[in-house]
Order: sequence, then C-alpha cells, then structure tokens
Amino acid sequence: MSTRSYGQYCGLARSLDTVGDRWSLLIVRELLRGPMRYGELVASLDGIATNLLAGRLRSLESTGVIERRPGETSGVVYTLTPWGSELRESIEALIRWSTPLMISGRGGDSFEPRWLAVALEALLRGRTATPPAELGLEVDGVFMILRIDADGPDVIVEPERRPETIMIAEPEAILGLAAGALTVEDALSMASVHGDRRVLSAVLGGA
Amino acid sequence: MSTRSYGQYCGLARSLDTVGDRWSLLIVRELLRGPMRYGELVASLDGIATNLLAGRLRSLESTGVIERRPGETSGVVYTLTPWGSELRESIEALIRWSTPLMISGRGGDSFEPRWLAVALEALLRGRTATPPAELGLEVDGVFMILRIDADGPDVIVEPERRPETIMIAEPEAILGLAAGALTVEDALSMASVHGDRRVLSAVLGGA
DNA sequence: CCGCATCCTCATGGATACTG
DNA sequence: CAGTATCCATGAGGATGCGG
Repeated sequence: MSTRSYGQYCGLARSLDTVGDRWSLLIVRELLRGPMRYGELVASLDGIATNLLAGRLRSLESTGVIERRPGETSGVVYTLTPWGSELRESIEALIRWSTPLMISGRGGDSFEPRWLAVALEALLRGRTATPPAELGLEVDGVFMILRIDADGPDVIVEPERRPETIMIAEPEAILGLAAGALTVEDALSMASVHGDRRVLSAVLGGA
Repeated sequence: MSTRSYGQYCGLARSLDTVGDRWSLLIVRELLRGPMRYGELVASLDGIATNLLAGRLRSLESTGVIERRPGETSGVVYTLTPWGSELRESIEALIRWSTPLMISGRGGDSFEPRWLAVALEALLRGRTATPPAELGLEVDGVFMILRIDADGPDVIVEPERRPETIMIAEPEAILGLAAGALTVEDALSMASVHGDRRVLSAVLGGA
C-alpha cells in the first residue's frame, strides 16, 4: 500500500517500513488504551483523511500489528496484537524524549486526556510505591486516577470513584511535574489541590 | 520545510513532528556511532535524494537534534546534540521490536556492519558481565569486537586488536542468537567459531 | 572533489463528497 | 457507521549542475 521500503537489513529501517508512515504510530497510541472503532479513531485523530485511516488500518493489519474483530454489539473494533502491544516501549521512549517539546506549552494544539494518561505512564515508568498511592486529576473537565503501586504507574480515565486527594490543573502543569521540569511549588501555583498535598508530592514529585 | 504538524498536544505527536519524517531517524541512527560528513551519509543511506538529505539535515539542526561543525581537516561534520543522543533509547526500542522482522532474513536488502553494532547493543542492553567477556565477530568481511562488562554491552567496529574467540557468520545468525530466537547450537551450525565456544555462549547466548 | 541547489516526474498525503 | 472514490496539493526519488 504505502511506503517504499528502505531496503536496509537493519532493525530500525524494518520497523519504520512497518510503522513509519505518517499516522501509523498515532493509531497504535490510540489502541494502547484499548480497542477502538473506526469512528472513534476518526474523531480522536482529528484531521486524518478517512481514506488514509482505512489504508493504514489495512496495512497495519496485514503486517500483524493490529487485528479487526467483530464488536461486542455490532460493527468492528480494532485491537493491537501482542506484538503490536510491544510498541508501547518505543512509544513511551519517544514520549520521554519529547519532554523539551512539551514543556514549551500547548499552543493551539488539540488535546485528549487519553494522551495524558499514556504520557504519565511513560514518564513515571519504573517508579513504584508501597503502600500504593493514588492521586485524582481533573484535566480539561475529565477526571482520572493516577495510581502508583508495586507494579508501577497506572492511569484510569473516568473512573467510578474518586480518591481523597485531587489536583485540578492544565496538562502542562501535570506533565511538567511528572517530567521533573517543575518543582512541586511551581506546579501548585498553576493548579488547585484538594486533600493532602503530600500525596501529590509522593505520586508526581521527584523521588 | 517538510512535515505538517499533527497539531496534537501529545509527546508522541510532537516527537514525530520533529523526527517522524522519512529518513530522519535513519540519519540519527548513523550519527549514533559518531560524527559523519555529508558524503558519508549519502553513501550509507543508499537511495536518499541529495536534496532530501540536505533538507533533513537543516530541519534536524533547526530543531536542535544535530549540529553542523567544521571538520577536523576540512568541510563540515554532522554530530548529535546531547538531546539528539537521547534518541538512542527510542531507536533501540524500535530495533528490539523489529526482531520478528529481522529473523525472517536479509532478503535483497543492503547491509552495513555499523547497523549490526547498533542492533547488538540494543538487544544486549541490560546484560552485564564480570569479569568482562569479549567476542570477536567477522561479518561481511568486517571485523568487530563485542564486549560485555559491568557497564553493559559495547561494540567496536574495525578495532586494532583481535580477541581470542572469533565467530565468522552472517548477520542473521548473530542477530538471531542475540535476540534469543536461535539456540547456540543452531547458530553454530550457521557459523564458524575459532577459540572457546563457551565465550560465545556467555556473550551472545541466553542468560 | 565535496556539499549542496535545481529541475522534473511520479507516488503519497489531504480534503471532501459519496455509498453499501 | 464504516468505509470508497475523486481530485488537488505536497513530498519523495533520480539526474544533473555548480560554486567553493
């Protein structure tokens, strides 16, 4: 379908032959948080042409990165294969690398809380806590829980319940804190916190 | 110059805005092993149009990924900035992900020993050895030393001296062994080894 | 020479309309 | 809702020219 192969017997080149075209990795990013329908992908990847999305989905399916499945109720849903899920490592590495690009601010770009969930897990990967610590986050009107326990970080978007400590902030403040580019004091000056601020430090602050 | 921005306030999208166009990450891969001249890049990235290479180099320089410097004797050399070097993590993750794409064999693709050096470091990252273990590799007529010590793996291409144990093989056999997709016996049947085979197991074989 | 810039052709991406 | 079909804009690939 799309890309010409680089024709190089090199792992990077072959990876890029597979997921290197425009939009492909963003599609995988969306599916990292669970199966999605075609329409949801169109909505989330604002601006993608529908023919391009259809082409990418077919290409990713043919290379074994994603699978088409009958939906629970109707239609089809797209999901990552086990090998496709292993792209999480690469995607998280690129997200960590992007820190200087992100702390410069949102500008006029669009924003989805789901992207923040992926980014927080990437930035906090390797961090563990016993006993588990939970922090509520309200961003762009969407509520989520960031939990760190012995298994590492995990973000739940739109959970049923709400933890005691809650931070209401712009994505910049939360990302800056998680990336270590902002002190807790700086972040607090850009946010509103209810509950115990020590929880905030414990979860999002430096080690 | 090139890419349209995705317009998303997401670390992955912003990373791809910066290094996501065709050839960009392959240029970074080349520079991971040291500064290179324009002509060397043209030769190594077989198939890249010269105007494209010039454009990518300008773009990568303007975003702070690489730097132009006066060469030791004459001309200019391109080198990674510290931030650019941090792409190693992402590139190595993509290389590890490519394992299924690589063990299928070389096909008609071109091959550079330098790419194997990067791949071996990616696949063996995290592995350490005390005392240090050294294995010589001869691939495509090029000699290299793979050394694993307390700091992790390191590959030297075209070294001065030669270690005692040397494996002469196709890249597929070496990669398959390093990736754990081949047993030592299988790899041996595809290769010729001089010296102590236990060194081969210790360096390239499973833990 | 080496380090690009120009020119031309064609494949790919982008926007929108349309259909099973 | 889940895509195709169509048409235009842009970027990639290849050959060649040119200045320091």
